[in-house]
Amino acid sequence: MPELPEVETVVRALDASLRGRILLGAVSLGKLRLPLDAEAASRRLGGREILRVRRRAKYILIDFTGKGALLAHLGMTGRFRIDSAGEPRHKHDRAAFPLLGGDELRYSDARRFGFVKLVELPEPDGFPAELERLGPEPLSRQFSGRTLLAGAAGRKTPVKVFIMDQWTVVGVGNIYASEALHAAGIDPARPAAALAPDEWARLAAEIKAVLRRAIKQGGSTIRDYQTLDGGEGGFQRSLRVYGKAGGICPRCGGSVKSTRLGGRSTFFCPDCQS
DNA sequence: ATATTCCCCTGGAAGC
DNA sequence: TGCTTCCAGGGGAATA
Repeated sequence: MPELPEVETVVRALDASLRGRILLGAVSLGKLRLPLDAEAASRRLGGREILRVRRRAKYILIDFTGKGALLAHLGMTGRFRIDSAGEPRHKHDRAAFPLLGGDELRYSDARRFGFVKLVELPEPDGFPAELERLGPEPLSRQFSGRTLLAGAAGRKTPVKVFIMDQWTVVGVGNIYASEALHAAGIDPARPAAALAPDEWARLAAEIKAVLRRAIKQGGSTIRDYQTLDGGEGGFQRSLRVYGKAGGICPRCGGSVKSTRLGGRSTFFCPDCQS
């Protein structure tokens, strides 16, 4: 379940491996959430050099010379690998991109919630139209307690649902929302509009802190997430409440509970989150 | 307008 | 052993 730290980890590895390489074409190997027009992608990007790989929210952008780019989202089970072209394809490989020199960039996705598609950028460093309406990056200066406070006015949706909304702030998924709210000592079910300014400041700071720590550990592997080389992240060992219903709260010794908010399982400690 | 529910899809775990 | 049921959840669409 890739959230921002997992996507960031994948992006850094992809950038290191792909920068400077020449894409030869694109092959679609199965249906995804959005279709890959392999013929158009091959025409548009074949023979072009990969300039860099970058991230916006949980999206991955592979930039080429010119304004054509590949936009990808890992959904729940998406993975990139770089295999030698002769290696047999994996059962869940959904797209393949042969590279000059014999390797092949492969996108694999058991549950097909993700996608890779061809997009056009308005300018070489810009973002495609479908990413225009996203909220601020949580690790940027544009994101702070004040951002959250302003957006929460009049919102009675639970604070956890609110911070997972990509309009509020991007990249915070189910795992890190629970973790950040626990670290900030805030009950995830409270209506967003009910939080005080100092609580928003604390929450914004904890969102940044938990995401930064998770990036340092290469993300969290709960069940599906893999790094580019097939390895696991390390932050799952540092999780304090996510997936720990019935366990002991590391802050206050209380008992971690689980509930559902916005259709998602939510973990919190009723004794120190209020 | 916001809030809630449902759906996409598959594999793994749990229950019987 | 093998079958059924439940669950994971990003994101968008449909519904209230």
